[in-house]
Amino acid sequence: MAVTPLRERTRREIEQQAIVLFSDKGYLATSLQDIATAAGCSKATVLYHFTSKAAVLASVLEQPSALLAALLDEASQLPPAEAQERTINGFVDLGVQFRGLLNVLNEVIPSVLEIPELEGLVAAGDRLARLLAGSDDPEQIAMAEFAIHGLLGACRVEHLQYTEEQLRNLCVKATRRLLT
Amino acid sequence: MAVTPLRERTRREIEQQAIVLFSDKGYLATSLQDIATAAGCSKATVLYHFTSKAAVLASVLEQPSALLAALLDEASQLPPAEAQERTINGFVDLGVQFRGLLNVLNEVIPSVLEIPELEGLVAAGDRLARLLAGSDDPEQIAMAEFAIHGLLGACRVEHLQYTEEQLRNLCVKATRRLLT
DNA sequence: GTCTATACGAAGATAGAC
DNA sequence: GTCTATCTTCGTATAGAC
Repeated sequence: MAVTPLRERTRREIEQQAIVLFSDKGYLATSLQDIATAAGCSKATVLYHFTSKAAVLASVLEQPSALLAALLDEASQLPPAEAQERTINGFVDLGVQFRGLLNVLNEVIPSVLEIPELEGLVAAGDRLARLLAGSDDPEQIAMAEFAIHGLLGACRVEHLQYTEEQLRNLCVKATRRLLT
Repeated sequence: MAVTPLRERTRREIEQQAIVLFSDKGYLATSLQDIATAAGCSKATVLYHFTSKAAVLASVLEQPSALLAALLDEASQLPPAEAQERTINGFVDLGVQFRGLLNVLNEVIPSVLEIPELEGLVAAGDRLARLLAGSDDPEQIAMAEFAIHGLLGACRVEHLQYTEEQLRNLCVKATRRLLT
């Protein structure tokens, strides 16, 4: 148990290489052959460990998804005002931390409904908007969604010209302006 | 001249069907075969009129691109304060009018640098951010970019639940909050 | 000039040998 | 568990009918 079983080694290597390639070239521009070559195995081996290319993506997004879900669960149990505060800071932190993968997220959103493995993320997006909004006012929720898209776009495009700290401050400031 | 030449009929039909398909399923999920079938011709005919799939996209985006460029040219010649005002309203109008295609734009952005036909749009994005910002302050420009991404996302995701008027008001309000 | 027919390489995915 | 071989469909290219 202390030692990684052999059966998991290849799978992990595939996932790690996929993270690098997806962050670098994007999901669609990365082929199964690219992943296989980087991981030192064949295309068929990738599809043995993951049932499809979308399944590789889902696996790559598993950790950030879980962290987002945990944040939402935690914030849900706070009083409304604190919940909004916690959600803003936590979401910006997640966005900055996983900015390489946000690139991928944005890329895939248009067809996200056709990737069953990513349904959980869609649902999380709805919960996130409601918590950010801090109320059930439709306009406030729309502002929250505007903020989410702004953040995804900002982290994607500018992840090279700003430090993590600058990006975090910018996103928090913009989100507050939208939700006040 | 009053009558549409035959040579243009097929081309127009292809473009119209491409707009519908791109708006509905997205660019990447639409194949040349889909376009050809919808237009009532063969794949090769599509590629006779347009040199590649990317060229079809470029043609589809030609009108909104031209309108955006015209808006930026017009706003550039106004004094700073009016320029910002004009750019906000004009850009929101364009976003709402072509919201079906914004879907496509978002989808293609990650790899936009690899589609030569779309270089003009990238440059326009930079000009747009500077005009929206109304100054050369980097933070203000970052806010403008945040607003652009928010708008693209909002128009894309919510283009079914809101009327054009509601969407326009929402986007103007959000953009003002970010840029004030 | 306008189109159909056909072919090529690469993609995601599956079947079966080892 | 990993491979090779194979299937289908994609985007693209070209030859040639009308």
